[in-house]
Amino acid sequence: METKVGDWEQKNLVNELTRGKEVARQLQMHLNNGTSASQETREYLVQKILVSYEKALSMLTWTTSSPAGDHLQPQPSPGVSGLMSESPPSLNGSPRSDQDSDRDQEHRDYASRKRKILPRWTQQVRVNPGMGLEGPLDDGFSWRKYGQKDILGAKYPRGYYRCTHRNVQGCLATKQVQRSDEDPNIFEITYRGRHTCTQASHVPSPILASPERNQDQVPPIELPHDHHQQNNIIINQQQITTVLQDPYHDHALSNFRSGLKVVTEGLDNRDDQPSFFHFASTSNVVDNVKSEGQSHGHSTFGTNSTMVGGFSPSTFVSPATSGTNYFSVSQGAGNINDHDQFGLQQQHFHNESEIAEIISAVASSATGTQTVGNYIPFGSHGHQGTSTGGDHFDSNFSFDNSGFF
DNA sequence: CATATTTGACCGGC
DNA sequence: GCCGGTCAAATATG
Repeated sequence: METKVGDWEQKNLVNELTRGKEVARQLQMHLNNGTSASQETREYLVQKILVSYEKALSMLTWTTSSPAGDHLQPQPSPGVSGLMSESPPSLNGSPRSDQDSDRDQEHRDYASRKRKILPRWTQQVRVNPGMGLEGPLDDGFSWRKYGQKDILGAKYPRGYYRCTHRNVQGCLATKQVQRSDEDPNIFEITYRGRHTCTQASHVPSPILASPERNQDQVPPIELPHDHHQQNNIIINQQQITTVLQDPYHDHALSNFRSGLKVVTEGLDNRDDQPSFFHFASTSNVVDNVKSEGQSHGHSTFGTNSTMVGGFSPSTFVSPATSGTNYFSVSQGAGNINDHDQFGLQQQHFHNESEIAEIISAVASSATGTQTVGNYIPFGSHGHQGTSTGGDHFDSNFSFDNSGFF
């Protein structure tokens, strides 16, 4: 079953990266030439690059094993062999062993187990103002929203999405989208699990695609300039439907160009904490956590990207080097889908192994601080929007969308 | 009519 | 008991 990491994975990885590299090169040419390519073309290229990165990342997080010749050896793999992933720290020394009793319920068990095992990585996506974010963003995969909940301490609700093909193909990939409280333009997207569905492997069609579906194309873009060698930037978009709408601040579009900075942060922790980014000079919030660094490689992807498990407090922001990178997204704007562009940054990966599952305590500590923001969930339909959880806490802001007034 | 969201309830871990 | 994550019924949308 799935446990083996095949070579093919590696092969695919290399393949994917190579492809991305090629495309990037093409794009570079076009950019240098100035106008040789139309925007659509550029967009398309970017899209391809992104797709390649995505896939590659997925493969990595999923398996790990040894990288081929490139440089990546980030994560250990989960159940496979080595694994040290990131999260195993034992929090305060607490023993992790826990007994798991058996959770009898099959699927519950399964579910929980799966949760522990699946690789996890987070990306931050920045949306540029002016775009219509409302739409579904896509990262090339189709997602179905299955829940929304407010997180303690965070102002915006977190949206839960799973692959549409889950039932059919058994694709376990899921993602969580959380909007940053401070910048409504930033969304933190945490992916878990890799897509096993077929669709994942396809590359979206070129620009012409029919408009009917919204899921296929990916409009956004961004370009990384890597200076060093690898920064990885990945762009994803997602459907943040609910999460997205936030009118309260609405910026009208201001410009397209955007300089994105990469934010770094550290983060980590278990499943639930929302911690994330801070701009470079700020450090803060993040919790304390222990610093254990386990194995983290630096080279992985970018500068900071990998921190796995043990986060060190200082990591977050990396000082000079990684701290801030600016990417310019130049995009003009119009694109294929007419949507928006995002800039995004990638940040961390997490891998979890069974062992690691415990990490938890930490989270709470930091807490609090960050989050706050406002957001209002809502759909357009009219129900109340609060968070799903229902537990309590509701926010009642009823606002409607700003769509039109 | 089929599919995608919404949203409260439920579950399991701490 | 709290909290985050998921399920599933109800609803909305195309």
